Amino acid sequence: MPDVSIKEVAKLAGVSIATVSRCINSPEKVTEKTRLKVQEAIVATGYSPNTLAQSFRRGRTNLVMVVLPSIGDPFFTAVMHGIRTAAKAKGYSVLIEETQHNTMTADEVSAMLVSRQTDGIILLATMSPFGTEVLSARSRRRLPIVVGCEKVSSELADLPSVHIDNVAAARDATNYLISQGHERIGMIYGQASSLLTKDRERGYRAAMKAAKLPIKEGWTAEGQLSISGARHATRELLSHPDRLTAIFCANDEMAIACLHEVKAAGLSVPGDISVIGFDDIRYAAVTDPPLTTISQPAEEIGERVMYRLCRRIEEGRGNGADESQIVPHKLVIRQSVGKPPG
Amino acid sequence: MPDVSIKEVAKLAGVSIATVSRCINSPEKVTEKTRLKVQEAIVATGYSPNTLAQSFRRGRTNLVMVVLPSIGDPFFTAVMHGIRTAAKAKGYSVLIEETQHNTMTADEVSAMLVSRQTDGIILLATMSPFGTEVLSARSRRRLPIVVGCEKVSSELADLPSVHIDNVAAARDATNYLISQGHERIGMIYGQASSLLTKDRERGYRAAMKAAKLPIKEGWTAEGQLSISGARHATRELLSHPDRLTAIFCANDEMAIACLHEVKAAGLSVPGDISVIGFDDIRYAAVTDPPLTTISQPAEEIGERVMYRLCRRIEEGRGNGADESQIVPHKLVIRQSVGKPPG
DNA sequence: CACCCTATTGTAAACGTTTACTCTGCAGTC
DNA sequence: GACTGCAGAGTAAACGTTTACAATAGGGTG
Repeated sequence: MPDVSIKEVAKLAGVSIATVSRCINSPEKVTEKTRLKVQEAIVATGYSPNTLAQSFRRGRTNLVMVVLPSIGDPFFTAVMHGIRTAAKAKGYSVLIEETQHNTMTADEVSAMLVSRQTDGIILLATMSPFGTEVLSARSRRRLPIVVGCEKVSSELADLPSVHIDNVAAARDATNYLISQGHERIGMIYGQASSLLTKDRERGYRAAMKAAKLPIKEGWTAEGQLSISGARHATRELLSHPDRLTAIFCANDEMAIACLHEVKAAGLSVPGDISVIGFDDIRYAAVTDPPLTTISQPAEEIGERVMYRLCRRIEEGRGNGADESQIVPHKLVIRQSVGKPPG
Repeated sequence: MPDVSIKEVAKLAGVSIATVSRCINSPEKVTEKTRLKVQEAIVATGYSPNTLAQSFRRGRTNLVMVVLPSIGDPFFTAVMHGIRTAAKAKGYSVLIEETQHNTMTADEVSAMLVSRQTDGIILLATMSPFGTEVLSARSRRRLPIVVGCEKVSSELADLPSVHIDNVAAARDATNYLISQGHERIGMIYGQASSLLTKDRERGYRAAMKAAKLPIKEGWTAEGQLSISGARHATRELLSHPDRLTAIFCANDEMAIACLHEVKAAGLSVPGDISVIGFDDIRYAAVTDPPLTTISQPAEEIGERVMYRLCRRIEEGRGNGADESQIVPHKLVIRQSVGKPPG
């Protein structure tokens, strides 16, 4: 059976193709009688509209693109879940593009924007610097963009975003360690290039400063948001002569690796060293010891971001200033943080 | 600047739109001189072809859909990575559809097939039973489908697939436990509905039988491939009067949860109970103790599956018999398996 | 020089929708 | 009964590309 188009339906129902189209897209413009006749013809022929033709004609694909560092990170997976829920509700499909933690080249983003395969873009990791070509392409097309999980960088200041207050959250994490009596607290941050990392580091530094605690050379290390990166970073920190008593990891993935490496060095958690993470991914509850961490409402962030994008698409607003939404984070206390030794 | 179409380019270059199209798609049919002229006009206007129109005209979207249980599972993430690598090389984008471990209803698949115009589908988790509507839709459209990670179910017997020998791999895992002296070996399987689960259970049973070891009532439990499911299952197994000395988990995610639950019960791994997993996800190396498991070449599976799909798409072969490819698995020995106590 | 062949370019149709505009006919109003 | 208004249906154009076919030009051959 070859593909059946709107023509066959029209012929069978004895109406024009315009009427068939109207029956589907604006039934209120059509008599009940014709509507039924056409409906019958549709099922009889097994017709379903050619999405390609529709997209072409309407200039809409109902496809949005999500750009994120790595789909492998359970945190982003959770955000994606929220995005998908909202997308399904609004009739969109989502295309995922991974930057693999590399700063995305302007060319790549540009290429993505230009092939107007998508109606909008969600940026779950702003990669600075955005090339100017990208910005001009964006304004030219008025392509709706919404940022999630991260504050928007200065070049994209007019974009709406949804995220927690990363600075405050990192401060909370650090303060919790301080409240337990820790003074020599190290940090494993993500990627030097990422805003998110910078905010979390800023929160950590702010908390230390407020408590009048020093941060000495070598108390922080880059863990690249990955397991292997964090293992290296942990070994570095452990070899520091100052003997840190606590480590704040910028995400749980790194915290899990950190936990492992600390124990592999023959130290106990939290007996000798306390470890605190960030994100509250699902594995955090089953590490040994279970991980104390900052929880973000990942799914909620995803849903909100998607809904905002939809609004922008529907309003036809490519850009234009819009406020950012801050969602609440919370400290989840498990067992990887204790009093410092001695 | 409004969207620039092929017409503007043609006008600027002083040629017809057909020539512009040819310059782009089949440069060999065009004089070097015109080609340059047109090329110049293209950059001058900032033209880029309207993908929607192209898709419509060519009847091709360069979009493939991947259907998998959950993108959150690091194993599937790894497979996706391979798929993506191949897709990028071949110029395709991928759309991910999650079944969330629910058996997908025929209606849903059907809707997916019919509505979103994709050039092909990769099934990373066959959901039986496939409804007949789906099969007929498939044959009607000659939609290329390739199966990955799992043997194809009987209704889809004519589909190509790429996977490890799950039965043999599960047998290897079980045999390894047996070789360490274990006799009371339990298993946490995934979902009763999944073929993959059945194959792994079959391998386990085969190995036990070959070793003349019994599998008593209550030595196996369903863990639903999730952390929470596996925690429940583990508690069940631990409460069994037979006092199992080893547990084989059908995937690493469940093994991680199992590890946690065993230790939470005050038992040691592998001192009291040995645990073996399946998949070798990246967290497996940093659990406590590091997880002994079966490793699958996830990325390779992904790449192969995608390349086969491409071949099918390019050949215009919607279906037709094709052999399945078996890729090798291997046992990765870490520290979660030891001798049985006593 | 006429003719033919080929390489290159142009013309126009086609893909399947949506939609602005036109037309028809019917009901309501005076 | 003629006119107005309007709802419902039809006609045809348009979206941006690709491509079959026609046309043209230019060079080689007789």
